[in-house]
Amino acid sequence: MATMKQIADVAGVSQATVSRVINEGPKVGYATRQRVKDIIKELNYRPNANARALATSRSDTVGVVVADLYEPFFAALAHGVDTVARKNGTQILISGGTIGEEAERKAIDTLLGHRCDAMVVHSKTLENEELIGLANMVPGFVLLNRFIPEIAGRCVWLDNRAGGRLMAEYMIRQGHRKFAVVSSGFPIDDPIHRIEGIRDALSDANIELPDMNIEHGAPNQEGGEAAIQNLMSKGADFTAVLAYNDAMASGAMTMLMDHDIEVPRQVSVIGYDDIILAKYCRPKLTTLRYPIEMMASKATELALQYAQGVTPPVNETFKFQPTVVKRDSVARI
Amino acid sequence: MATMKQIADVAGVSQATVSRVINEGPKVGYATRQRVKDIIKELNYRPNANARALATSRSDTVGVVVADLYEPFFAALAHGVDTVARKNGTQILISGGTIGEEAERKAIDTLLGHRCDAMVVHSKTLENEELIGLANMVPGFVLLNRFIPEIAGRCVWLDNRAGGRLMAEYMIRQGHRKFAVVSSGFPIDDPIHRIEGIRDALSDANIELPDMNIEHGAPNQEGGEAAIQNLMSKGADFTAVLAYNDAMASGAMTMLMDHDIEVPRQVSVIGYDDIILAKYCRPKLTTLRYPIEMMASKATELALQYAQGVTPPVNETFKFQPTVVKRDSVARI
DNA sequence: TACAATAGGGTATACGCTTTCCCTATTTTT
DNA sequence: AAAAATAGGGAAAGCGTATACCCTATTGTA
Repeated sequence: MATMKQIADVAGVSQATVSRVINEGPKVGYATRQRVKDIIKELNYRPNANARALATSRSDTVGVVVADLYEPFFAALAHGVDTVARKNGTQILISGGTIGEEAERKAIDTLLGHRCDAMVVHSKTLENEELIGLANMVPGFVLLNRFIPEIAGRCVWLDNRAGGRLMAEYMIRQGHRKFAVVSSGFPIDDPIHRIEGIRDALSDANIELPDMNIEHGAPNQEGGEAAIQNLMSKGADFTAVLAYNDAMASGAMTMLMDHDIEVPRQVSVIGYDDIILAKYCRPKLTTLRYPIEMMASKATELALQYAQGVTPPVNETFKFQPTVVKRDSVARI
Repeated sequence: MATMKQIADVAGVSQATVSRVINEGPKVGYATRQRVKDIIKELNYRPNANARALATSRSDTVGVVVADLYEPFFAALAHGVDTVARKNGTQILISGGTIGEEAERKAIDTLLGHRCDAMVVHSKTLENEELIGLANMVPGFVLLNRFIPEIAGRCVWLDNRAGGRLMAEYMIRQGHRKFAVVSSGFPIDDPIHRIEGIRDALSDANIELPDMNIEHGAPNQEGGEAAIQNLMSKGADFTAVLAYNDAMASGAMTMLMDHDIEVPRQVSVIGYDDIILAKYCRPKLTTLRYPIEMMASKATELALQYAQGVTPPVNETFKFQPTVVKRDSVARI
């Protein structure tokens, strides 16, 4: 591919002039500018982004750390970042892999190596301390779906405890009194917070939640199916299932219906996340909306601002609230 | 962030030595190597990928052009690329946006600017000519979901005509004789090829497909719903619906059921793509599997090989075949 | 013992760009 | 008409790496 020097030679100008043309800089006459532009077109020249990044120490890329693009949740996240990034004329660099300390560290390292101006990081397993260190090192570092008090201004997160409360309260309002919880067995905070919220609501309403009615499993459809199977084997008694996410909820519904239990007439099910499948499964899933795309966009805006040295009002906080999306998987009892 | 020079100064060695340590090069004694490594850890040094790319003219990134990460189809594509890229120690750089000539050109341009070693490009609207030019310019350029004879070795694609035939033949084998087609109105080749395949199968079986029974719409759930509505308004007579993709199929099923038409007892529906929702909707969708993730992985492997100057056997071709995935939305009649 | 070979490391240049400083006409101001 | 300002552009110094080439001890060989 052509270089700036070649363009300059052909145009009979200096490299500096070509650079000025490309960056819409001053000090170039109209005629020269046009000539250079023509030659650039003709030679199909594309400025080398790496060289430019080196010279300016800005890369015009925002890095994203996600666990797994295949999951709609992360795809929505990436999409939210992409939308804002594109609007600002920057590219996104995706790094990630499976959940896990070493994998997350490596993903972040890669983005550091690329000197991304901004970084939107979804990290569940790294220690607070390490993330604080990173935030202090990289101006444009923003955490998504996690709250660390010391770097509150860099955290865009969902109030999971409120979410847990919300889903339980909604079910209570529908007349339910016998609950089962289908939670995730992954060693991260989210399921814990959600269950805390559920317990808050239940104890406010003087409803008991037997330990036996809580099942942990993989946060996917199979996990949801297995959880229901376990509950039924144990002879658990419930009319409402609170699931950790939509995939588990869908699995739960499937397994209930396979046992000839009608959803929602006999047992109601509520999910969490409102990923795309919630609209597609039957019955359509009532769930909590996790506005991940909006949050990812917000995080990206924030990261880009920080990267430019702009500091948003200190006491602004970026906590988002889940909301109930009513569809067809919950019935009044 | 620290630079190589700083590491060298602290360690009391030359920059070259640090470089050798980092790249596991020769000519460094054991003791020195260890000392440098320690200092690198201590100072939290990360080699600047941009500088490295500039010096080596290899970027260790594979670029991906997709239309919209939010669609599960593209998410699966990105995932397929990511899997292979990660295995090769490279990052993926995602570029894209909406479908459209200018957007696609711009996305590719960006990747060119970053000097991605390999590029996996999903382009539907650019002209053959332009893509051929790009392929000749960039060794690691591979097209996904498109076939251009002149650069056959760079194309990984699905036989859409065979797919159309397949879905029609399957329905015919189930005893169906009255068909409706719910196709996409987007100005790309895929829907055309699929309909060609459908016509092939139908004419082989001496079945007529009235023009009136073909509807075009947006390739999403709403488009599918609208298409069915239109068909019913026109009083079209059919027992089998062949949809352009799963989202349209799902919309079609919803609308049929809203009209108290049982699926599949009264009308059977078949989709295309086998994206995740096919498993989640009710009844579970019978569809054609579009092995996009596998194809994306293949494309990435290919792109990386080409980028390294390896040329696969010339006469190898990368045409993939869709297959029928039987679930619950088609009934024998 | 004299010599070549090798291990271990330094020097310096190139990669493609941006940007600061400098220079020369030309135009504007006084 | 002389001085000052400005427009238009060039030269060169980095940015942080990789690497080809050079140099010096030490070891191995005849």
